[in-house]
Amino acid sequence: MPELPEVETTCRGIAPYVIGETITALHIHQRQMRWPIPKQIDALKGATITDVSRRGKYIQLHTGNGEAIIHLGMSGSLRITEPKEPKRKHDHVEWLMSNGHALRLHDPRRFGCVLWHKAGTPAHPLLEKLGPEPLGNAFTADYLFDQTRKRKTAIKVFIMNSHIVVGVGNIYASESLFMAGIRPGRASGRITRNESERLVDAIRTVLAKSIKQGGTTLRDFVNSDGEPGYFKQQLLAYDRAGEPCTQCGGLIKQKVMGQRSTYYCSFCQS
DNA sequence: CTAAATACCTGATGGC
DNA sequence: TGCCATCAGGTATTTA
Repeated sequence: MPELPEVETTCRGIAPYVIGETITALHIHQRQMRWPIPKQIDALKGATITDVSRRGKYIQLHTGNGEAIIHLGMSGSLRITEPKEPKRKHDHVEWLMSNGHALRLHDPRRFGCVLWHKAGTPAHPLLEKLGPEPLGNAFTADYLFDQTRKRKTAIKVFIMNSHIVVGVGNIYASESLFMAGIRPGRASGRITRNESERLVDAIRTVLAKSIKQGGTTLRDFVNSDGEPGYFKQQLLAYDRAGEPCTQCGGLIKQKVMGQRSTYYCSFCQS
């Protein structure tokens, strides 16, 4: 579900309601997520949230003791609600804030996680080896070109590897490659320097545009207000199998790569 | 080391 | 209506 634009939208949405607030209560209804929610998460009780940040698709709630690390997996969402609002099925965690609002984690598939990183300890292993932020200065054509050398993996699978670059999921991988005119099945090592530049530009452009639209809602993504994102209307390749290509009018093809549906135009992408 | 398969989990959908 | 197979926005871990 949530890729970088959806996670960014969520962060921006919850920030005004939680920064500067003290956590008055923490309710865990379901501990079993991707990994069990650790006991140390209780360090949040009584702590004040000083900042909300994002690293890749991980959301961090910072306090003086350390930070909670939240991942939304495939089906997760974080919403600001009123504490009295009835708990829905799959509302696994609830944080009560000193301003009277509640933050709730809803995640039917439970591929997400809530972890704790204590202040002053070495970087969390999950975040330690992540690649650069796609919208940051370190993600350049030179970097991508260099990383792809001698790699045989399909370029689509490659850019979805968070150790290479974070935040590019299944939707935006197809969209970026369409925009860059590169076939998703191309061996990474065969991508030229010029194509590398087009791909970096495309990834940055598509992610930035989607953030402006509040992300993509395919079926169940909602932002912190419970509202969908509107980027779906601007998808050029993803989920458009059999529909005409916006560039050439040919039909968009669908193919499974790395166990994930992949969409492309065989005329416009080479 | 790389590359591909596997695992985690629920819900929606479509065929019979 | 019910049952079964398939698919879904992620990614760490296991296997080859």
